[in-house]
Amino acid sequence: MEEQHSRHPYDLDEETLFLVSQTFKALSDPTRIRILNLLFQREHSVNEIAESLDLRQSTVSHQLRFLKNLRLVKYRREGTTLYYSYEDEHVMNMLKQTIEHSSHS
Amino acid sequence: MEEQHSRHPYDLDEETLFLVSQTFKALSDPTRIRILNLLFQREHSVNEIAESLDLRQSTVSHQLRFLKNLRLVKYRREGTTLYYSYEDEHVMNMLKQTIEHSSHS
DNA sequence: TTCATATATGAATATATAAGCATATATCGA
DNA sequence: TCGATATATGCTTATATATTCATATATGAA
Repeated sequence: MEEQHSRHPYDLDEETLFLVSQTFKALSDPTRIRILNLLFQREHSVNEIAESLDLRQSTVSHQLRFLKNLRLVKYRREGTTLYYSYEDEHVMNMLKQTIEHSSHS
Repeated sequence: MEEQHSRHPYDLDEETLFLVSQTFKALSDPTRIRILNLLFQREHSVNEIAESLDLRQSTVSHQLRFLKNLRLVKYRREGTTLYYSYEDEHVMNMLKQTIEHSSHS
């Protein structure tokens, strides 16, 4: 049986809470931020990301999976190479705004 | 001596990266989201928050300290009671947008 | 089919962090 | 000063998570 939480009328339901927290969690890690920031410019392959940011291939791949699960990025295949690009405009706008908000403060 | 990272021209500097990640980290925890969501309405004392959200007083106090350090909340004192309210409009707008974006999807 | 390259994945580990308990501190009134 | 109430803090523990290594999988070319 599911545990019952009787929430305050102004409290959020569990599903919304989960979605919101996951979205912000995606943007809370420096490595993921750097990856998404790179994707502002243009699509990049996994290796390009790893080289540009000086990260291991497996690290990049793990983080891309995380972002893919949240539909924040997508990819297209060309031979053995996967080109990743961002998929969620709303989230990317938040990221851009917050970077600007933070960099000249 | 500080370690030198030579970053890609499109990469973010360390200070910005830290600020951005901290900001989103604040919004990545369900408890902190619920607290901030409550503060949309009006200021609340620590105990009011704890009761409304069915959380321990120490839990609320710990999280408020976190939010206070990032200047996302402020408080005013009235006797022994501290009334907390939000302080950062930009962050609260992001939160509100993302909640709306997530709740009817 | 075999090789080379690009990417993904599983397991292990180190670190970060949220929550809880117990207790300290602060303010006010008597 | 003492008691009551509100909040903060230190410590501990359980859990989550980022990274790494080693290896698996997938694609295309020879």
